[in-house]
Amino acid sequence: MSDLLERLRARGWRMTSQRRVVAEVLDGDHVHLTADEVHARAVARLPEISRATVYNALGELVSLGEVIEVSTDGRAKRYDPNAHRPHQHLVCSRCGTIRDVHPAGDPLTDLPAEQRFGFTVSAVEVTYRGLCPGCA
Amino acid sequence: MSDLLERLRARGWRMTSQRRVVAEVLDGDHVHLTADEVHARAVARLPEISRATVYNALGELVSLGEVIEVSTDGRAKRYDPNAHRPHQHLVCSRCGTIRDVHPAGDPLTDLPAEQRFGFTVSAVEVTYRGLCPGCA
DNA sequence: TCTTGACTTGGACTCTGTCCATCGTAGGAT
DNA sequence: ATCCTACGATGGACAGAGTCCAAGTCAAGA
Ligand SMILES: [Mn+2]
Ligand SMILES: [Mn+2]
Ligand SMILES: [Zn+2]
Ligand SMILES: [Zn+2]
Repeated sequence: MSDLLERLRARGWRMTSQRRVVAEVLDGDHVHLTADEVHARAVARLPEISRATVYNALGELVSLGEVIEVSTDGRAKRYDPNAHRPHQHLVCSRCGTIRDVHPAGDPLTDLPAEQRFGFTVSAVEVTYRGLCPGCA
Repeated sequence: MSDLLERLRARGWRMTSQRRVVAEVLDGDHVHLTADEVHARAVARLPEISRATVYNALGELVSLGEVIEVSTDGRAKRYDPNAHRPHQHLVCSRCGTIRDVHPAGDPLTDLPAEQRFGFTVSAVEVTYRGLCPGCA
């Protein structure tokens, strides 16, 4: 699913050079970059792009459902372009490496009705933590 | 499970008036307070306690395993004294209310071996999101 | 009571993110 | 191809959350 630019254009997203560069940086399925990392990579292609613009573009991509915000460490949020296939994250507690994982079954069904306290539950985020092969 | 002060003293935690107040604020099982909320409540009992001291004490309680850090919203971390019974969280997307929940089974077993990529997986955090009865 | 290492303090500092007035431009209209 | 203008970009100020540090204070063992 690498036609991010196409989809954005088709949805009437006004295409500026800045937005194009941000989308290109995120294109591909296995990155989980912070806003400042996105900015750094964007600057390599378009030196004048500002931090505010990167934040704006990321916020819009999230609103459009093309990118997911992930916060696994209580520090900077990470931006995940793998928004079209539901998945969870496996995080190394030492080096911070993040892997996409696909648990068996729907994690939502693990929460029995009597544990929902009248809530309308619509989403679930799961973060598995441990040590990666390199850090173990 | 309200003998937090006792356990801390038994473990040789040097007991200052500041630390006592922080522990007292957290004592009880159903709070999920931010550091600044803990500070505000602590100030009510000990007006001169500083923010830095609250952060220090909270960090130590976390290290001691007596309090859990929870970050459900990418903003301020919350401190949860319910550290002795594993549980997960159900969060209202509108008002931010947090409830402790106990899903069926061990969420760790949902992650098959072939999805662990050589990681030693030791913990899992699950956040269920939806609307609480008042916000629905 | 004395001593001392551990704890507390407030303010400066860092990191992450938001806001805003002003300037620039993408893309429809002509 | 050129013009218009509403929408987007910019950078710098600002805000929220948390960390760090040098100096002062105190809990608790001797
Ligand atoms: Mn991902
Ligand atoms: Mn809890
Ligand atoms: Zn690692
Ligand atoms: Zn609510």
